[in-house]
Amino acid sequence: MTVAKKRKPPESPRLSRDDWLDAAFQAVVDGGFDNVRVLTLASALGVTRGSFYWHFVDHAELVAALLARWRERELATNRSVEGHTVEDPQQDLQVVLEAALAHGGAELENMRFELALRGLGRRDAKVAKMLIEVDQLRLRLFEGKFLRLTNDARSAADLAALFYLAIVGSNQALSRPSSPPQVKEYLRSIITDYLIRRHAVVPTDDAP
Amino acid sequence: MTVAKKRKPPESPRLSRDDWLDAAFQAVVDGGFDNVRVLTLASALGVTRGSFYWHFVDHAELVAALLARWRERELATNRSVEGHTVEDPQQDLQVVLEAALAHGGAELENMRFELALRGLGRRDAKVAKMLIEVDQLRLRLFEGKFLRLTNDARSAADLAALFYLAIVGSNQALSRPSSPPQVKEYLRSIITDYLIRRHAVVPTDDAP
DNA sequence: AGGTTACCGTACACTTGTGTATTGTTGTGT
DNA sequence: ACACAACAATACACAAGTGTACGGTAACCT
Repeated sequence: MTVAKKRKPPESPRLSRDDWLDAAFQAVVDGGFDNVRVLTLASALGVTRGSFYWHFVDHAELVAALLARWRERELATNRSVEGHTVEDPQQDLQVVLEAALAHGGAELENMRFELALRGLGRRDAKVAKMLIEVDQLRLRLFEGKFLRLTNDARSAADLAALFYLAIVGSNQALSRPSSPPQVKEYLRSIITDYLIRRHAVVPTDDAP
Repeated sequence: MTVAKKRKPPESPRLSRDDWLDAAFQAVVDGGFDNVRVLTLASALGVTRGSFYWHFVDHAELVAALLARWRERELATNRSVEGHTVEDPQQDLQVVLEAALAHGGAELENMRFELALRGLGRRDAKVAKMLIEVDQLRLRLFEGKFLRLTNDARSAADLAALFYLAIVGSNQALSRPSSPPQVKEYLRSIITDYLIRRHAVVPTDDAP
């Protein structure tokens, strides 16, 4: 069997720094950043706070590390999405829109984390700055995809902003928690109907 | 001079229940619902907590009253907007979109309050329900206005949802706090360009 | 085998928050 | 003028949270 030199089994007796970060992430997901408290995390992890202050000097350091981890992952997925481009521009756009509209499972947690993050960004300038950074990255991504469809820079920028903001909004409004994501399905249909069918004056050469 | 029978001067020596609600509103605006603390409000109002517990039995009652007041006002403005309809359908839509995109002054505070409210709604089912109630009211309003333009129910519903969600999203993403509202101006331009100019197959009879 | 190192528990000091009880103070009607 | 109600201060009890110091235990290296 594999030697498992360093920690990786999720139910290890001793905890790692990442275990605390995971717990903090979960706390943010279902209660916002004001819900990440050392005591709560400790009891959720089955240890006392003595452990925490060995891994982190501070409560602030925990939050900072959590933010940094989120940013890194976000930048990474952005780069990764920019990597594989589907040849069909229409399908290429669909892929990225679908990814942005994803809801269930881990994506739900990521969505809730991001919403909590935006809440924090309203109180913390550095967080706000970080959010703008990734928002603009994603917007550029959208723009690029739309540009392959319309071939008009102005239209692409407009449509990208419109749909990106609508997707962000759909995470916020009109969506009951833990119910079939009606609003997202709705947006999905708008995307296919309005965009692909009506607007696309795309120089496609493989349409049926 | 006016007799000022009952309290109204903002710098009255004694406080009213509404003064506490106003202070709580302000606390929510610049710190979220976790920021409304009796001690903080008291010192902001220049009194001690002894006053608070005369006006409210509880911290919970304060929050509940604040929510109720917001809901009432929201329903009222909705009714009021539905009241005056401009004859020109295009201008009629513009008016309500402009109102939704308003940003400066008191509208900024209302926006921030609503965002905090949505944060609370993620933890409190009753708040979530209330938010869906007013979201749907506003959506219907949008739908009605769009319907006067397109005369197509499906299109009107789609456009209303798309733009409403985009507006909600624009309160959240890509907007630095306390800077010229670039994103909103952007959305505004999209509205005029895309909607009014391109989509409108409106049966207008008074166009120049 | 024994000693470090890594991790965790425990106990204490401190801060900030709520809520209650009780005692002032001030305004207003008659 | 003075009584009573409306409002506010003070003092206390309590809970929950952070941070620190230190003592205990388990894993691993040699």
